[in-house]
Amino acid sequence: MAAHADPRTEARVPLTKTRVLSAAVELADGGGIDALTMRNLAHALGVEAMSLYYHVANKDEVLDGIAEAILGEIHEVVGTIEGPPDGVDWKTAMRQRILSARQVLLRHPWAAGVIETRTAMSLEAAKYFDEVLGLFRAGGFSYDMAHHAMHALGSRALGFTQELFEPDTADAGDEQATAMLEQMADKIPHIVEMLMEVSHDDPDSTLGWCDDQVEFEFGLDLILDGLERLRQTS
Amino acid sequence: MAAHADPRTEARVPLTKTRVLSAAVELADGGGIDALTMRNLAHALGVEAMSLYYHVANKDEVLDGIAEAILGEIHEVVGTIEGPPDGVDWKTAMRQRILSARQVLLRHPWAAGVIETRTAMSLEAAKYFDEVLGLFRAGGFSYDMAHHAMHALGSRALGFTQELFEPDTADAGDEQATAMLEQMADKIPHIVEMLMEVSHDDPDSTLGWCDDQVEFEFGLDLILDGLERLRQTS
DNA sequence: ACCTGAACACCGTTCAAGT
DNA sequence: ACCTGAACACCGTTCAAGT
Repeated sequence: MAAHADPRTEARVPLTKTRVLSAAVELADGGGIDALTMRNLAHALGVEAMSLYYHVANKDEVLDGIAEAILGEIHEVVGTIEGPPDGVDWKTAMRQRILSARQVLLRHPWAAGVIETRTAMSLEAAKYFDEVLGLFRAGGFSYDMAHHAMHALGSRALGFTQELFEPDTADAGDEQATAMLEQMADKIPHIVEMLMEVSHDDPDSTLGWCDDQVEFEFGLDLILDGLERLRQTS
Repeated sequence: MAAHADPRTEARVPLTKTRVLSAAVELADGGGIDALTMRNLAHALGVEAMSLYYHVANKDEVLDGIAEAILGEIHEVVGTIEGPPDGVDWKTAMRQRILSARQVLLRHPWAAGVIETRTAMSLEAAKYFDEVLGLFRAGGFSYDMAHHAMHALGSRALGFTQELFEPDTADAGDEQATAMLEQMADKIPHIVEMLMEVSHDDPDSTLGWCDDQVEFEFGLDLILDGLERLRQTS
């Protein structure tokens, strides 16, 4: 048995689709999604690129696979953490679930982008959304209402949002940045004034001061509160 | 002057960055973003691929450029349609603005995806968001609150949402689809029941019955109503 | 100043061939 | 059954050269 676990022989276990996919996830975790090429993936597995095609139809199947893997991870984490959803407090259960999913996605920064590009819903995704739907139902939503609710949440249901632009990380005290801002004041007056206000209130702050987690929760709560209100009046 | 407009001579006008970018937009409109390769783009302009690099640093600059072009189009459309935002009814003004932006993006289906991938905020984007910010301010929001509001809207501010999965277009009457659904009932019970309910209420409906526009407006209104409530109590 | 041909270093993928 | 070498049709991009 010790021999069986010998790393030298272990390195020779034949490829399987699962092994290919785990290696793909590892590769993306390590070097971003651009590092995930068929040739890199093969190299990481100590094999020639063409060997992959024996276990996987094409790269799209790899992407489907790693998306599903992450959704599976979410599913697992959420299943562990969550208490019984038989209580009527759907909102805190939902909140906890979504924030847990978010933690998983933060560990795999590439995953949100990949999940977005998959058009077909995988089984893992279906299972996740089924549970979300169940949570809404347990909270007293009709299927119709719950359906709208899922759309309203959109990718927030999985814990991520479209961050449209990376805020500049320029220091608010930075004179050059401040000067540039003042120069733009005629074209984007409100943004400039907003940033000036921030740097005035808190001179040590950064010009791009957005806290992703805070903003995510703000938006999430806004939606969940809105849904709760609709539920009560329906 | 007629000679100046002659199409034969017109076809010989030298390249400019603007011409390159318009051709790029046209190419993406016609064949999707995958059709936009440097070689295709050059061919559409009747030129060799390498000539492009005289007017444009690299492909990223092309992508930046066409994203900005669409944002400019949005900016233009929104500027025309909108009445003076000096009224206190920020909500309907915002709603109208965002739905107008959405119309532009629906005409350029590839644009949302490209805009997402641009990390730096272009001037056109800044101008658009500045006006959104101005609308919030006119409605009585503090900069801090307006900032949260923009994050809460996310990509909805520009009129699009992450559609995570394309719903199946299977007919609800389709026996095969229904049978498959029943088979899945143990794994995704709520989704199955929801779909069954839909097909029962409306036998002619499609299994993937989501109306994107309706769902977009539902989510948008949920957020805008929530923001209005916060404004009143702050 | 503006455009090009040849070439490089990459992709994903096919196919016939090896063990 | 599993893996590979050579090759194909694509990418974006560089660089020296043409007009």
